[in-house]
Amino acid sequence: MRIGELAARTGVPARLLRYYEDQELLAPERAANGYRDYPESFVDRVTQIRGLLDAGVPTRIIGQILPCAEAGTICVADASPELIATLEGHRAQMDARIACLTRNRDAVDGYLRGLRSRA
Amino acid sequence: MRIGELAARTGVPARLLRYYEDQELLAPERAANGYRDYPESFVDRVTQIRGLLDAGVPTRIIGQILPCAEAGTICVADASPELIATLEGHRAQMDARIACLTRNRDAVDGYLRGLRSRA
DNA sequence: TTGCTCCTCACGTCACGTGAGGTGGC
DNA sequence: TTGCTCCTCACGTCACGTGAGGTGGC
Repeated sequence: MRIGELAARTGVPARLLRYYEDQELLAPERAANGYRDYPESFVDRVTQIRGLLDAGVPTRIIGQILPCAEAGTICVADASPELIATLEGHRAQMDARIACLTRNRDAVDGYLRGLRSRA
Repeated sequence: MRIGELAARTGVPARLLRYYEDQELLAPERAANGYRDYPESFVDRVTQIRGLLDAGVPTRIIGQILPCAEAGTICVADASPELIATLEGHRAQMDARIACLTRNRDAVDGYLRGLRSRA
């Protein structure tokens, strides 16, 4: 599919799809006219990338995680202790973020209830 | 307290405390020597700011939310319908982010389990 | 004086947003 | 031709990180 369809199906702007390609997270084929051509599987891949970015994982690390995901969590070759430590750090950060987000969603909820009760 | 103590107690780098001041989210007093002087209450305030930023709320909106928080969710004066709509949008985004983060934490967990089982 | 903290520029970075100007295909 | 999508620069933005160079207080 072309970039517009992938953007529509993932909700990720075309500009970002090009950016992720720059960061070497995506490598679509090119049609004769130069248009990017994405396989079906990139819908999931882009969703994966977005999720990890939202989790605060930088593109550099995502590039190291994605090959594992592709292989279905069978990933041995380049599992340096540094990468493992980095991932454990990110997982801990994600736990903290989830807790923090939950608290703040409830807080924003509180503001909204306060605002509405006076409206 | 001075900036170093506030940084230590909140875990937020001094550089960011100055940045939040630039963005008009904090307005500490100044001592005679020019050093910033923060009241106790700023520990909670900074935690609040960090939480909202982590939630994806931009500083501009946080500046509009904080007065509500200070007043203890009694906030009427400047509750424009636009702000309410913006906050409702952010709350929805936070819900989505929490779900997304949870999925990805579990995914990273899966990678780590996969890596460790081969180590 | 030494060593610590604080100060103000000010430039770099990372994940974006937003045009400008041009091309390809129904 | 019109209208849509695609392309490549390329500059702007927002929340930061990271020094440079200097000052204040025990």
